[in-house]
Amino acid sequence: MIDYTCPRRSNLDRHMKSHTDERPHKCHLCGRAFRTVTLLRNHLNTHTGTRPHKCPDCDMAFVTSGELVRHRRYKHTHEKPFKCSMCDYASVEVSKLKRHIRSHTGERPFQCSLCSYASRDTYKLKRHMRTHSGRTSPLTLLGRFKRHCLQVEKRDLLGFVI
DNA sequence: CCTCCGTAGCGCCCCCTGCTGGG
DNA sequence: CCCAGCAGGGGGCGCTACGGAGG
Repeated sequence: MIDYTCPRRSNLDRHMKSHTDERPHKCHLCGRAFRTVTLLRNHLNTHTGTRPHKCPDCDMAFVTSGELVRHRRYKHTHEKPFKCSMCDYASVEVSKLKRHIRSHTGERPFQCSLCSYASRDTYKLKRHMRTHSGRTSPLTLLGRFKRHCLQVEKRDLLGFVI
């Protein structure tokens, strides 16, 4: 149990609601319900495609201000606030740093239910599961084809030089 | 009280790369 | 030797949840 304190009664009232299942703000398009009108508005924007937060440096736009800040760090400011204490790696998002740290610790929290394989991140496990279903995704195949073309190109180029 | 903003967190997907085993 | 399959490391975005604080 984490103690929550705040300077305002109104914020405490709001916080107390987070302990209930109360979600009075319902989306009329999909039926999903939210605690606050702001969350509902953001959600509705994902239905309508409304993206109020425009990037000043490119054509991208986002539903929330936080997404815009993150985008600008990735693409424009290159600010990486989360530094690895064991190497020079730094990242825009703390979740990426956590994923990176697992490559130092060797931790593999995501266990395959069908074999002994365990992954350091959720998506790698999901990708691995395709090997059990016998399905290779079209995107993987596209990647293979691109690499194949590059290999052929490189080979032809070397052949030409030699 | 309403609302905006910043932050945290989980998820999804992609790219590039190295390794490996079979043809 | 070549190539396809697979896993590792990392970049980027989608979306929800929550708390601080200004109006």
